[in-house]
Amino acid sequence: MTANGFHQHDHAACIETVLGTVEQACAEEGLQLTPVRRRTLELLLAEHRAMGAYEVLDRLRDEGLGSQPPVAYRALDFLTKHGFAHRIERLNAFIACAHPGERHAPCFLICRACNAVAEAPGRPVAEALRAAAAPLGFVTERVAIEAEGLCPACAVGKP
Amino acid sequence: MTANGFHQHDHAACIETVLGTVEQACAEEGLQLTPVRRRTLELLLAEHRAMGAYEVLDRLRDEGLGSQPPVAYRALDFLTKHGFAHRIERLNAFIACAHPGERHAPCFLICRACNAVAEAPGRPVAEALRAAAAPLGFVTERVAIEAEGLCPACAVGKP
DNA sequence: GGTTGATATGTTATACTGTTACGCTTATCA
DNA sequence: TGATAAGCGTAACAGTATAACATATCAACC
Ligand SMILES: [Zn+2]
Ligand SMILES: [Zn+2]
Ligand SMILES: [Zn+2]
Ligand SMILES: [Zn+2]
Repeated sequence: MTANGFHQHDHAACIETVLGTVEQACAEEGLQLTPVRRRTLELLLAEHRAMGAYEVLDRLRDEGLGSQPPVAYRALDFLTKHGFAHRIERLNAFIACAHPGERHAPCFLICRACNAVAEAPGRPVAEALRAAAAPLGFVTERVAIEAEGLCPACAVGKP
Repeated sequence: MTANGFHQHDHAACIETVLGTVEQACAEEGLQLTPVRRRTLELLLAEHRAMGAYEVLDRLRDEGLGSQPPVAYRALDFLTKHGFAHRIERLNAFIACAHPGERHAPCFLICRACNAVAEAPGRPVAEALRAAAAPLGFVTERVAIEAEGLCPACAVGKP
């Protein structure tokens, strides 16, 4: 998928592509994409922005798929653990991965005006971070790289 | 200050240096380093790790400096707003700035074993992030760059 | 002196985010 | 088929953060 959350694109196709990739990955790795997990992923995929766990839970509850926080957190844990979703630390919220399957160091751009979130190529940034950490003797295991600002649409004419 | 939280150093001097710098900065910029704010900074400075707002609040309460959450959050907001402390998004916690006064793009190394947090030179990382964001038309305003792993002390012999 | 406005603090209540614990059901596999 | 593991339902609770409003302090001004 080359689309990103900041630009117009065939979003239905965008969703289908990701869902198909995730289904295939689950089949290959023997992971159970249960109804709750699948629906949670669909909810995240529906919009290119991060959703809070309780926002997800509200939707799941409306659909009779679970009513208590652990239901949502378990599904989100599953998705993030296997790289099908990411947690945005700055927002305490979650977003569907735009490139499931590809091994990638995620790096997120958060629009403070419209709340859209896009993934940017993060490899060079993560490498720079590792390089900055190494001289201190720090062994980097995971990175969280997030930028806050304005997406192209919101940047025009806004302060 | 060249000391970082991962290595032995004269910590008393380390605290004094930062406090002095912050006092001077406040005097120059007309900022009020009130008792609550000053004490909050001292609490953060006491350890090279991030403290939660409620942990700060507990200490303040013990000392009769405030008993309700907003007291701690206001002090922490003041400190972070003016660059005297930083928020660690991944931990929902706060740490004293190791280089107050210097304009720097912070970049944090979090030890998952001992909870120590060190600042690493973040300029190259922030630049890499901006460079990754620009092609998408994103206007970067703030960055949060955090690495989780093991500090030198905890890395020896631990899995 | 008294008024005004700006800044900081005190306090209550509430909203939002996340986890523990326990019991039940379902999938998996020998 | 029976054992084991994985997933789900639910209740209770723990941790993080803010809204809203009252009070205090202090300097500038009349
Ligand atoms: Zn899309
Ligand atoms: Zn936007
Ligand atoms: Zn020190
Ligand atoms: Zn450590």
